[in-house]
Amino acid sequence: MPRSPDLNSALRAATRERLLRAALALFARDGYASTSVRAIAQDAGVATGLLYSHFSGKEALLRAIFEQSMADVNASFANAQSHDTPDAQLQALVEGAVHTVRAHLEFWQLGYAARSQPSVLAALGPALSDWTATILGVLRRILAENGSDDPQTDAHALFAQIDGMCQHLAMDPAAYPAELVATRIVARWTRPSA
Amino acid sequence: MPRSPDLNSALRAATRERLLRAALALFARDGYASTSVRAIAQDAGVATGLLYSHFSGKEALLRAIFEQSMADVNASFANAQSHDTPDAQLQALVEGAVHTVRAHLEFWQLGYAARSQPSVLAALGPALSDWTATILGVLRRILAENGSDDPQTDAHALFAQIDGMCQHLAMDPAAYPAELVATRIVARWTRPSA
Amino acid sequence: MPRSPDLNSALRAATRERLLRAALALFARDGYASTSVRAIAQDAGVATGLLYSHFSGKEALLRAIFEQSMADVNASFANAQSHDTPDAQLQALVEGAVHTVRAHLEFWQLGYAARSQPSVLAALGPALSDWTATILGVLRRILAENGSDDPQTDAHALFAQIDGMCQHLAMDPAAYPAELVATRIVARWTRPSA
Amino acid sequence: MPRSPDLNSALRAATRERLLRAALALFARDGYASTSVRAIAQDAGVATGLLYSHFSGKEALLRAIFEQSMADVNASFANAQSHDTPDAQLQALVEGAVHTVRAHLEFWQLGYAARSQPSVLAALGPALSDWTATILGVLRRILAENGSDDPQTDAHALFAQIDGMCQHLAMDPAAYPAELVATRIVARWTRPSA
DNA sequence: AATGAATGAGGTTTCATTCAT
DNA sequence: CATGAATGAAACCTCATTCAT
Repeated sequence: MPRSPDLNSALRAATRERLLRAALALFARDGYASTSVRAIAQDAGVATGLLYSHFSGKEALLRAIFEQSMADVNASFANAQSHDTPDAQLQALVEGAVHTVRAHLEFWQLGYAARSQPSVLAALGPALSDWTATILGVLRRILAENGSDDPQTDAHALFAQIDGMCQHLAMDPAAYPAELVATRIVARWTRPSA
Repeated sequence: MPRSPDLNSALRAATRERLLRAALALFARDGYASTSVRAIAQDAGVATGLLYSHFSGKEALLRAIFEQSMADVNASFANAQSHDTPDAQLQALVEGAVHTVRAHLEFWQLGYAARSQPSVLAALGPALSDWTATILGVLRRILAENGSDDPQTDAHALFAQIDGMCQHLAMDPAAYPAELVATRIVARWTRPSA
Repeated sequence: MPRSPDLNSALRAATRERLLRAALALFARDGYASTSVRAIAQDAGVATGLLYSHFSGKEALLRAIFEQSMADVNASFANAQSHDTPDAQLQALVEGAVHTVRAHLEFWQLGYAARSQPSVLAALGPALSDWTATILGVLRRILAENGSDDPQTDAHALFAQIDGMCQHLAMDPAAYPAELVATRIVARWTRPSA
Repeated sequence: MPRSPDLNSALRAATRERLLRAALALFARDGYASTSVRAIAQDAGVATGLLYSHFSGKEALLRAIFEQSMADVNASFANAQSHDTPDAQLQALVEGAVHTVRAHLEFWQLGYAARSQPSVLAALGPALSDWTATILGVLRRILAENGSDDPQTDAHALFAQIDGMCQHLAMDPAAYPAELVATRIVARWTRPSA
C-alpha cells in the first residue's frame, strides 16, 4: 500500500525542516567547519545519507539556512520603512533589530560568525554583501531627512551602533539589556520631540 | 662543535615568528578550524613537524597569537586612560581603537571570528571574556563623570558603537571611513566645548 | 527502501570479524606497536576509516581481541576443573593448555608478547593480571590434595613448566613436541598409579 | 688546547655506555617500538644527533645491547658446565639462571619481549635462535648422564620449567620466590642423594 | 524516500634521521 | 666530538560523500 503522494510530500518537508533546524543549531554553537554532517543528521533524527537527497552537500545546507532566514529579516526590515516620519522609521528599525535578533537568535549567531570569515561568506553569494549597502542607504536617507549635516558618516556611525548592539545581544542574550540600549540609541538619534 | 647557543636561539625565534605570522594570516583569512597546520608550516616555509617543536599543537599556536597581540592592545588601552579629562580619555579611546585595529588588522579579524564561536573562544581562557567587562567599566566611569543620567546603559550604547565600527573596519579596511566615523562618535559623546 | 536491519547486522558482523582476524594476525606477527591500522584494514579488505565505526581506535581493537579469545581460554580452563581426582584435573589442565595454544596460536603469540610489555598490558585492564593468580591458586589446591609438602612453591614450579612449554610451543608450533612434553610433565606431577 | 686523545676516547666510551644503559632501561619498560630515540638521548643526557655517531640507528642500538649482555649470559652458562657431576651442573645451571636474571633484569625483560616478536627477533641475527638449541643439547646430555629414559623430551620439559621460572621472575622480581622454586626444581631433577 | 555501511582523501601529530655549525 | 634545528614520511583518526538495497 503506497503512501499517498501528499503524505510523502509532507514527510519530506518535515524532514527538510528538521535538518535545517538541527544544522542551524549546530552551526551556531560549534561553527560551520567544526560541525559534521553526521552530527546534523543525528540531531535531526534521520540517516546520514538522507541529507544528500535534500541538499547537495554541507555548503548547500548552509545556503538554505541563509535563504530561509533572510526572508524573515527582510520582512522585518521592510516593515520598518513603512512608517511615516523619519523618527518613527528609525525607531522601528532599531527596535525591530532587537526583536529580530531575539526571535532568530541562532541565525544571528551563525550570521555574525560567518560574516567574520570571508571564505565562508563567499559561499553565500553576494546577497550578504549587498545587504550592508542597502541598510546604509536607508539610514542615510532617514538621517538626511532628519537634518544631519553629514548623513553618510552618520549612517555609518548609527549602523555601527545598531550592529554592535545586535552582536552583543547575540553573544549574551540572557544578560544583555538590549531593549534599554535600543531606547537610548533611538533617543540619541531622533529629534527631541519639542 | 655545536652551533653557538645564541645562533640557535636566533634560529628558533625566527622560525617561531614566521609560524606565528603565517598562522595569524591564515586563521584570519580562512578561520581557525578551516586552516590546516600543513598550510601554516608551508606558508612559514618550514617542515610540518617543526611546528610541534615550537607549539604543542594547533590550539597552542592560537593561544600564542592571542597572548602576543593582547599585549599591544592592552598598551593602547592603558594609554587611553592616561589622559586628564573624561572627554580626552573618550577621544583617545575611540581614536586609539581605530588605530589599533588598523595596526593589527589580521589579529582583529581573527579576534572577531573567534568571539562569534564559543567553542574556539573557550580555548583562549577567561582572559578574553573579562575584557569586555573591563572596557564597559571604564566607559561607564567616563560617561558618569561626563554627566550621563544612565551611565550603565550609555556605556553599553557607546561600546556597541565603538565595537561595531571596529568590526566594520576590520571587514573592509580599504573602504571603511573609520577615522570620519570615529570623529563623529567622539563629537556625539563629548560635551560641546562651549 | 533501506537495507533490512538483518542484512545490515550481518554485514557489520562480517566486517568486524574480518578486522579482528586481520588485527590478531598482524599483532601476533609484528607486535602491537609496529602494526599500523592501515595494514589491518588493508588485510581485512576494508577502507581504513571503516575500522573506526567498529572500534574506537587501535587500542580498543586490541581489547576486543582479548575479550573474544579469553572466553575460549576460560572455557578450557573450567573444563579442566570438572574432573574428579586431582590427577585427572592436572592432566586435563596440562593437556588442555597444549590444545588451547594450538587452537588459538596467534592469540597466544600475541598474549605472550603483550605480557612482556607492561605498557601494552596496562591497556588490557586487570583481567590479565588476575589470571595468573587464579591459575596458581588452582594448581596449589590440586598439589595439596596430591600430598605436596610445599604446595605453594610446587604450584609455582609447575606453573613455570606449563607456561614455559606453552610459550615454546607458541614460538615454534611446527617443530615443538608439546604433546610429548605434556605427557612427561603429567607423569612427573601425578602419583604413580601403583 | 685540544683534549688529549685518551681523554677523548674515554669520554666517547662513557657516552656510549650511557646511551646503552638508557636504551636498555627504556626498551625494557616501554618496548622497542614504543621507545623514541629522542627519549633515549635525553635520558642519557646527550643530544639526539650524537646517538648517530655511536650507532648507525635505533636497530643497531638494540643489537649492541644484545651483544653486550650476551657475553655475560654466556659466561654464566659456561661456568655452570665446569662442574664435575651432572647433578652439580644441573644445580649450577638452574641457580645460575636465577642469578643471571636478577643481575641483568632489564636485559631479560627486553629479551623476553623481543623473543615473542619474530620481526624484532630477526633483526638480532641468528645468535638468539641458536641459543635455545645449545641449551637444550646441554640439558639433554646432563639428563642422559643422569639416567633419563627419554633425555630429549626431558630436556624440553626441564628447559620449559627453567625458562618459565625466569620469565615469571623477570615479570615480578620483587615478589616472585625464584630461589625457592629453583631449589624445588633442582630437587625434582637430580638423583636423590642416597 | 530512506538507510547506514563503506570509501578515501585529508586532518593533526610523532619520530627516525640528517646536517650546518 | 657534539649540538639541536630541521626534515618529511608515516602514524592514527575524522569526515563529507557515495551506493546497494
